[in-house]
Amino acid sequence: MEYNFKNIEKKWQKKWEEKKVFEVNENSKKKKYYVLEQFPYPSGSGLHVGHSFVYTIGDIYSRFKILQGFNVLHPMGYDSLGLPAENAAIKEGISPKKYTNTSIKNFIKQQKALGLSYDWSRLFWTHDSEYYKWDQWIFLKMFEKNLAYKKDSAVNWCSKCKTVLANEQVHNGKCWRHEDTEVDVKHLNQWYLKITDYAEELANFETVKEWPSLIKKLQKNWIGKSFGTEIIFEINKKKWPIFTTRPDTIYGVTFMVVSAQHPKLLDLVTDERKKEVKKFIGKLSSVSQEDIDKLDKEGVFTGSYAINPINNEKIPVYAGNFVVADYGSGMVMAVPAHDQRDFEFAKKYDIGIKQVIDGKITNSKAYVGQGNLINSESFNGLKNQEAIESITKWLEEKRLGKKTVNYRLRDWLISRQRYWGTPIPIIHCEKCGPVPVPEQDLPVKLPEKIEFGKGNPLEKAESWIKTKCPRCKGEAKRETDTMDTFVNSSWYHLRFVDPKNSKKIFDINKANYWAPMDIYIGGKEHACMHDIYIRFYHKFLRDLGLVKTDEPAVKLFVQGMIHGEDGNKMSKSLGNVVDPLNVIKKYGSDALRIFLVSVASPESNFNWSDKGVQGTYKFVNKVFKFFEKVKISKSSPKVESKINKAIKEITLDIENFKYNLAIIKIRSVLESIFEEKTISKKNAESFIKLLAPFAPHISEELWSKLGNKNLIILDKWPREDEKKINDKFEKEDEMILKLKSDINNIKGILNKEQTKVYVYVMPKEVEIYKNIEGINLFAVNDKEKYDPQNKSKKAKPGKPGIYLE
RNA sequence: GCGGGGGUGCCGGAGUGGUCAAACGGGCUGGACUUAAGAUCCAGUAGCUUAGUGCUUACGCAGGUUCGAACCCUGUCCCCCGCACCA
Repeated sequence: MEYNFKNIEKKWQKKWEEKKVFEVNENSKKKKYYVLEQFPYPSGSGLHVGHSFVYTIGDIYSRFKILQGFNVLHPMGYDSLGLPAENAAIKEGISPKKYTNTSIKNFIKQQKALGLSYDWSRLFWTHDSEYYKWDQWIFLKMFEKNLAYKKDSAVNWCSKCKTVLANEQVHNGKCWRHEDTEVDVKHLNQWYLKITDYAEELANFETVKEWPSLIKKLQKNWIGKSFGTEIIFEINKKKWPIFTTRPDTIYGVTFMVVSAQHPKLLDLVTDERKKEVKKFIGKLSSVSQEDIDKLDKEGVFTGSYAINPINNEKIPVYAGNFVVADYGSGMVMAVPAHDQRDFEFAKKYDIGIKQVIDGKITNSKAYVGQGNLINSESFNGLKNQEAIESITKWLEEKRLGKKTVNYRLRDWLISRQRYWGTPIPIIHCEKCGPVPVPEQDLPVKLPEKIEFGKGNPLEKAESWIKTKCPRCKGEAKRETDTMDTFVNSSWYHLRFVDPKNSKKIFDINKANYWAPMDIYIGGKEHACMHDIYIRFYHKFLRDLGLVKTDEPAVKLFVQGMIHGEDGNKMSKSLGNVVDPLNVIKKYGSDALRIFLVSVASPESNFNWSDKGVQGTYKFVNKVFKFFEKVKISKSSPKVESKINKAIKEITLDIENFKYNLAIIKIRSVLESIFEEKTISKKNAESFIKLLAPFAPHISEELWSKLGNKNLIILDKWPREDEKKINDKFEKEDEMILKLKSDINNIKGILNKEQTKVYVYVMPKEVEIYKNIEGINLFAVNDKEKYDPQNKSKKAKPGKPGIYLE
């Protein structure tokens, strides 16, 4: 019979669905296991093969764990709020909701074609108000705890997205969605989440030991914890704390620089300097972000002076373009002798340079190395490393400073001036200020009737905006900003444990049963965005008492990228995008799945190859063919050994995500058992099971053909029988291969048609070689043997003598 | 500048101290089958050498440790990626 993958795949997908084999609950005696792939953003162009790759990786693991006897939660949902949907909808002239729903339907169809083991009963999408209601609920909890707040600041604005962006969404001064669009700086009043309150905990990677070191390093870098000293300088009788990692150079401070974007900058500017400073600020705001990055260090004197607490020296305060407004206190103490940036600034504006560490300062370079202190009064002679300690101690005693820690991480700007996002549940009342929407009034639903045009459509939805203040019942207006799409995905892993709950965000007991995810699979690009946000939210929900674990996921698996056949990133413009549905149509989902994980290890990048899929297709066919012809009765000891060894090794390979190696071993087993006439039922079943996580459809088919009434996925993962593994068989195989290759070799050398092959072996080895076709086999001690050139003398154990004629 | 990853055959990619001229896949060459193509099967695919052998050269480059290195150490070149004026 032909291997008809189309019928086979449909048939078993239907069976799985009918029997609800992937639907799970908490009332199981089995141990729980939670597998999740990062849910997709449903776009109109549908799934591409990169998606298929991620889901296949997760699915193989999930099925493997099911077979191993775990109670496996493997859900799927859609991250459906966000800008691309809104933009695409506008372009097509339909509502974002309609656009999104269509996309989701399409995604589901494609995912089902892949045969993924999802518990579809838990499906949800984030644009469902029953979902984003809980985004709003979390926001209110954060608001209550002062973790959600609104502030004025310089923010990144993308002119294409027509909204502000979080720090994490600016890559190289460009928008993360628009590589060609520089972000502009605007001063706006925006909502933030105080993720920095969790910076300390997020910078601790002990709790995510099993995450890839790459991700941990990227996050560490991003969070940027640095130890230093906060020193209080006095300016115009007001105290200004300054963060520095080099308090040892405090005697070398010759000026201060406050960020040109600092909200309190103008407070520092004297009347006579106002004009100059404003001119400077104006100049900065008229150039693009990229140009600012390229600019020299520039600044302008504010007219104010600071008092250096260590020696009461009067120091001029400048406003500068190179100081970051929201790092530390937005002002630095400048030590031109020992910091290159300060050095350049001082040279440019002709400010004094005072050396306080012994070392060589040149005409163009500050001395930033180690050394002993000079020009530092009672601290002279100290090694600068020691001076960091002692000067900090001195300041602490005088209450002029303290040891402190600073983070590069900024608070998360979540305001977006767009429609297709979760409305921020705040009502602005002239009398009461910003008032949270009462919990019972949630969700604040997105209005359906809106007009797209210029700016945020919500701002023009007047009947939606107009409301009553929950506090004073007076006239009030709704907040029109929506939340960043990353908010929705920051806690979805917990909603999956109880997705239909309309009373609570989720049931605590269910969360504590399933959380944390045992394995979370996704892309590297989220290292400093989603992968940090989800940790932050999880910790916040923990602090609300809703979940006990500190981290969302025990293990994070980062998959590689699939590039086009030409080696380029898949993109429409290059025309190298591969649609998984087309592949499935041609070769079936089993062949696709195997191909995706067999080219390289799942964490590395690889190129799509049509030939490659053809190759795996042939392999699947061969499996089918083998079971068509083999008789189920007994296995030879060799087959027993091969199968049992494969079970042992493949179990480990899958456990460690070495899918590619597992496939190689399965192939090699098939190769070595292919010529067998019979095989035991047990061995046959084990082989099929080893294949089952990778090629679930054909496995079910072959399993049922063996007469099994249950589903293979509901059966048990095989266990090796160590006693049956015998390396003797491997060696014998090698001996036979070697003999064959020797014969070929000799044939090649003789370069003539040799038709008769005589082989002389040790009497004990006759058994091993007796089944080789096309040879005349003799034991060396056989007196009747034909051996005109006395080649039997060359025979040694494991190495027969050969004569050709 | 700081941080990370990597350089293996025609290609993708295994391999982290001996069993490596290097798994597996792809490509290519030759052969079998076929009217032919495809599929399938067999053989070959660093060089020289040889009745099944032996030798040489090979894992970016140059050294070192070791009885022994693709694998450990040092230096060096190249590629990719992340952060980038964070005080």
